[in-house]
Amino acid sequence: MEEQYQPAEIEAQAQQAWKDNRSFSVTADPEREKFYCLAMFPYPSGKLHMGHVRNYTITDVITRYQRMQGKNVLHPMGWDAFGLPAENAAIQNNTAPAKWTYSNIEYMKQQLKSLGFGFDWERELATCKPDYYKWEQWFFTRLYEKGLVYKKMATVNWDPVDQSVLANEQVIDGRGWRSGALVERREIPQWFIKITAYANELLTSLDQLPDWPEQVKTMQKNWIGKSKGVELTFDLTQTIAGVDSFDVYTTRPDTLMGVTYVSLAAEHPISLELAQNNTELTEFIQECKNQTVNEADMATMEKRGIDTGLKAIHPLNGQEVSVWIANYVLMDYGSGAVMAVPAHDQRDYEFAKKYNLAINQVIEPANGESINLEKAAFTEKGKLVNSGEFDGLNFKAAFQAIAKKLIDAGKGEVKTNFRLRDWGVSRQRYWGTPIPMLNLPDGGEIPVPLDRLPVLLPEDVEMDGVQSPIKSDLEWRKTEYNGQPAEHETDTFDTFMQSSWYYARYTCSNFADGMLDSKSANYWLPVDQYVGGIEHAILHLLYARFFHKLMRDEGLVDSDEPFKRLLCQGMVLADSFYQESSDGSKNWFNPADVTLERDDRGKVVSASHPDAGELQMGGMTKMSKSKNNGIDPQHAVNQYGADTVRLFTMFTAPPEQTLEWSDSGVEGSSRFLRRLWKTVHGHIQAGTSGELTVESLSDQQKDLRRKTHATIAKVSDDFGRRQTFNTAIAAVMELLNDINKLADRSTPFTLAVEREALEAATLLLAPVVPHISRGLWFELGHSNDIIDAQWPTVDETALIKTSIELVVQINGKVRAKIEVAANADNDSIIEQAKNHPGVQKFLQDKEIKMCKVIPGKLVTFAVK
RNA sequence: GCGGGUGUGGUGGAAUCGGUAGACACAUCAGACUUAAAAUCUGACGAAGGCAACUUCGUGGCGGUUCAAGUCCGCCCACCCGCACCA
Repeated sequence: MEEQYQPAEIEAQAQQAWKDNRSFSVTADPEREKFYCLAMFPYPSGKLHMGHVRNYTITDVITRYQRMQGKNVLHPMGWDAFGLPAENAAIQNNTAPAKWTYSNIEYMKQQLKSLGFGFDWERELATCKPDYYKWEQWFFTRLYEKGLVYKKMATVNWDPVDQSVLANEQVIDGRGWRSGALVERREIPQWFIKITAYANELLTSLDQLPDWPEQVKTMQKNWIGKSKGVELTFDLTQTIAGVDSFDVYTTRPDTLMGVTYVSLAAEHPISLELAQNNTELTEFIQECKNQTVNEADMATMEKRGIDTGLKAIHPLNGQEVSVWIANYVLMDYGSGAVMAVPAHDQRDYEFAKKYNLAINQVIEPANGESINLEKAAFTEKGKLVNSGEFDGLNFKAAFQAIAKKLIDAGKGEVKTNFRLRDWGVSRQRYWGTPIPMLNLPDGGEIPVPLDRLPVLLPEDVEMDGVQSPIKSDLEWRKTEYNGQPAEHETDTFDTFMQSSWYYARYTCSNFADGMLDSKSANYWLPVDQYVGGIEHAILHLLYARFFHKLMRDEGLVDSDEPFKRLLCQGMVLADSFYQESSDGSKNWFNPADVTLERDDRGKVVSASHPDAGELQMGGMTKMSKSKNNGIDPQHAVNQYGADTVRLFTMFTAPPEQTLEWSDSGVEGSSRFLRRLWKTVHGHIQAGTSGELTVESLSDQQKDLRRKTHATIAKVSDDFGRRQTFNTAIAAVMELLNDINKLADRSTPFTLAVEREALEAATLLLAPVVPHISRGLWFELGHSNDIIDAQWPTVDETALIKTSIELVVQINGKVRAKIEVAANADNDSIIEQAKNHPGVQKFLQDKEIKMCKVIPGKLVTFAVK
């Protein structure tokens, strides 16, 4: 055995062996228990970043752990290859998006291999390949035939200079990122998928997911936003746009008697009609229509409105209320009109204060407390007042009574509403899946039949930065249908479409006869463990759940949900450093080039750069180009080896929290692996181990055996149930510390105890640091690769203790520690505690009010 | 604004079901080895007081429940993530 740990050599050997043996290629085998472990696939942006390394290390650890449990484990990898960055890079580098994407894939694939991840590369897929998107196109045509997709006008960001549609990300402070022109809103026809038809199931089946983080389920619930309310009708005192009434939806019908005005959305038909002969209204509506489409900005912007002069009749008390148009009313939610109760809704309250509208209290706190409507609205539920016949009712009774009265009068109905909107999937961009529809000269459209799929996206194109090449190429769209001329749709799909079903395609990546090979799909699905960033908690995960249900209803899969267990990993952060220029702009320096100064306590006090001198510290922030604090994983792998990088990312923080990169932390991980290597080397040098006979162990040897088996138990639980890899690794570190402290190498018999401990440590670490573990496993005399070794089992008898330590608490404070026999009864334990001098001191002249033994933990006294 | 989360030594973090706060590391300091440095090994390491034994305080802030609170409850503060065309 080499005396020194040589990561480069060991890692190259291991990776070559896994490749040669196709170690991670798997096939469906109904005889064996399967485990499908999946990481969110990467966008091929150019090179791996630390977030990828963290993500795939987590799935690789789980994959290897489950494999050592004897399961048939699928761990695939592929590329989310369509998207905006390829177009931007293509313009910048004067290349085609396809070429740029494929070369990124090649490079990143090599990087993934150098980290030793056990992927089944034979199932690799890229979403930009026709054999993938063909089936996405087919599936869309199926949804069309089932009535689950439709076309409607929808708003986009329009850059009037570049004459192109912009993504929200490309709008900066209301201007196009390239042209700098003020962005306009524009209505264009777009395709939608009816996710709202599945809203209720998407909500209720969250209950089938006990192994999803509670926070993600809560976020999805709130996003779907089911509410029970009343839709009611306000009659107008005049007819306008051919109508003499409009509907509003409210979840608080109990406040109905407090309505003092109503508001319409700018796009409401009544608003549009009024605008035709009122310039003031037209201008206001135009302003509203040009404001942001982004919900966060919408919520924080100044609330404004304009009185239309129209009057509506309150459906219960018959009074006239004024009709306003307000910039915060959404046409897409409910009916595009809201009733306003300033006394009991904060937004209405602020609006009413601003425009001097009446604020009428109709709810008072149920507990009789007084409220101050001069300061803020009272938005909690309570008891009705000033509401005539409904006075004194609570929320529930008032809801029922008022709803009944409206229903009886033919003025309303109880209705369930969802916040969730249908999914707009049209994008006016090139690098995406062409939408498989044919536009007919008469204005209608029909889906492209299966035998003409895929609708191919041309890859050899030039990007001019403005128009999509398939939009500017008038020839591309030309086709025919039944001998009549027709045109291909030139919009492409939202890239979320591809990421909504890739997990299922991995089960049969090369299947040519359909979207999915149901036999494979139903063997492997659902995914047993899915891992990815928390930023996907809502959109991607909701769309994928939706797609799974669509595929189920198409008969392609049996299950209801795609991902059984979910882990959302945290971001990777690094220190950031900058110098401020005279114009106030910041010049950022990469942490790899920065030297730190510390004070006596080790606290960092200053930072400097060899050329630039003293730097300002920008703190720990997300690794990003803008702050130049990205750490190149490849550099770290080259310097320390893949195992060290993997160990560091798993040890330094629990997977769900942010991970702070630290060079000295990486050094520490490397040091641990060297110590492990050295210990095994020393053990082997000491000679051949004998047979382990439990009966003749010394106390010290028993302690080491107990530690070995306690560690096996702890690590198994941390990997399998808790998924706290950091504490698992800490436990093995403790074991190695104990080995170095307690092991006795004097006889073959005592060597056997050390060997058991070292083999356990090697096996327990194998999922995290597979290369060094493989090397050590062979050195310890095994002939099979450790990837197929069996996970160690706990010898319960090794855990038994004859005496245990208990803590003695008095009034909650620790006052002593006592050693008691493991089988001692409570009375004798209390007696022993009372006799302890450190305890007596605190019991003297005191009355014992309570005394209790918490088995295995402590004895507690309450005294006065 | 709305929804979700996080906050513990100089630092990353541990404490799994209300029961010993600070495991395991990093940094720092001291010692050993060395001509020297690196590497390695050993030890100290929350704060205050004390020669010491030990005592008091201490988990973002304020209050509460309990024999006992980092953990439960209420209010508040700071930071992070998402908000439907970034992926």
